[in-house]
Amino acid sequence: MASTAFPSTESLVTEGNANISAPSVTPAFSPLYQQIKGLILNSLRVGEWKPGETIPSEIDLAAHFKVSQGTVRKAIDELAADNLVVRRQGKGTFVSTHAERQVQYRFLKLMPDSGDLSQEGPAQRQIVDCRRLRAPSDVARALALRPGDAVLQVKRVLSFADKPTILEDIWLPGAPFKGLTADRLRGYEGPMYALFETEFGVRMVRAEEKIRAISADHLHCQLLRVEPVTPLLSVERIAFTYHDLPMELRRGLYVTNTHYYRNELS
Amino acid sequence: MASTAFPSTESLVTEGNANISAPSVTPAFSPLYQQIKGLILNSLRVGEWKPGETIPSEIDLAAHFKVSQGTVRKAIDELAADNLVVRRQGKGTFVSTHAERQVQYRFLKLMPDSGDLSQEGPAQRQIVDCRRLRAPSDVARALALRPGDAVLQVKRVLSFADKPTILEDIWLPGAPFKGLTADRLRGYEGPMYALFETEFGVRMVRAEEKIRAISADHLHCQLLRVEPVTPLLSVERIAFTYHDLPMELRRGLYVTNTHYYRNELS
DNA sequence: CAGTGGTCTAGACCACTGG
DNA sequence: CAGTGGTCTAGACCACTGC
Repeated sequence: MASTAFPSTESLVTEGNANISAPSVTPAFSPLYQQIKGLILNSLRVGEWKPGETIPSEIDLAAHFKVSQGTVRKAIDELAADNLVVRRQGKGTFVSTHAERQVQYRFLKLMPDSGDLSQEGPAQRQIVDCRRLRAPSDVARALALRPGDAVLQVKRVLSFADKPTILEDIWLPGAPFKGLTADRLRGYEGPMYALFETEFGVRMVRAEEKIRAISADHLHCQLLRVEPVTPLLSVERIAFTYHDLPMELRRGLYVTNTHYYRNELS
Repeated sequence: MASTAFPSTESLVTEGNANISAPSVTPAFSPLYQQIKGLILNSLRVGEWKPGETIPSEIDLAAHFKVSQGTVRKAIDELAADNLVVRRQGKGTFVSTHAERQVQYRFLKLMPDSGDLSQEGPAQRQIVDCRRLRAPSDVARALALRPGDAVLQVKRVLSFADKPTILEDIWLPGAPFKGLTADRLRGYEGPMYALFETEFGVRMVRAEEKIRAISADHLHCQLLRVEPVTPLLSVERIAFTYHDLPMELRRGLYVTNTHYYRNELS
């Protein structure tokens, strides 16, 4: 019995849009492969398969859902397009993770002018501050909390080749990140998002950034060791887990003398 | 005979990787649908079908290439994912264009703080300068020209609600844009990239942007009506046509008091 | 070698568009 | 209604991985 690690089938609407005298608006027709995708997504959210692990093979999933392999293939194709899952021919389909060398800095678009990939060696990290407090109203709004709810604030500086380059002010909801401390952060090798995955079961899946140019104030100058009124790139990120739940507000300030924010349009 | 508007079949390698005692490196196996994609891409580049027009139906293409519908479907799926083509159920598959209301500002990521889509009404455009000259070395490098080759330089200011917000310095290769003048630009309603398509047969397909924060100098202050040393977002874009040919270097300066550059990560 | 994802086919049927 | 893209199936075979 392949009863382990399989999502419950729930209700698959197999019949094509069985609208007997269509009742009202929005027939809400959803193709089979979308429903399958939804079910797999649920399993991912619930943590049925952990980041880095393989999910069942297409054939197994097809058998379990009682659909053809082509249909689950299309479902998985979309999950792969969303970067929720990674396909590897001959090996299987893996829950994607921030903990791999390849995609270390998946969400960091800052590049050195020299153009080298994956930065000039790993960044040096310095935790400036890490404290629990009550959410200011703007933070609460961004994280879909009530003002006054417990949040965690982390301030840190990232340096490349001993040059302070990024100053980050990170806000996390208190509940999911209970037990996160400065020491915990300092003791962990690798990307912060990887720690979130392994230690707190929180997967960052998607993010939105709002970018502006601002002038460095006194505090920024100290921490980033730049002259007063140096223009800085202000990058405000909201990162989401599954289900579009906001799980992080990150306000970053980038020094862009020797680095730039890279973006691709299509 | 469906001989019009069909790409020549050229050589389709149907046999699966017929490597008799593999000769050297890189078998260069390429699936059928990739080859089909390449052929359709050629037709697009050559202009066999113009932006906004439909391409032949999947069935017709399948018949012409002597493959199954599913195979051309997969080819077209990728073209659609690359935004080179747009599928519309029941109508057909269309060569994508910058001239449609929906995607007017496909490459402009600046959003008003108010969050409203498609900006607060259309932008007011003011051509500050438009001249032909010989390519400086940095421009030549970006456009894959030789230094001294003819280029066109356009300077313009975009305003939203009468507030100057974007200052752009646009460099175009002289040859493909022969006949482009300030008056031509001023007389055209709609996005500049739409004009490029209809008047010069140049389709911008993809772009890369490098973003930094800089301080406004005197000229910037005049044109954008901001105080000296106001921090500005510097956006250097290289836009490509088919075949990854660079066709535009655009240096933009954005005022980010009431607007922000929006990006999505996944 | 068995097991995985990847390609290709042929055919049936559905949903949407427009005349 | 005919024609388009969209879904789903079943089956064959290929390419890659690891034992």
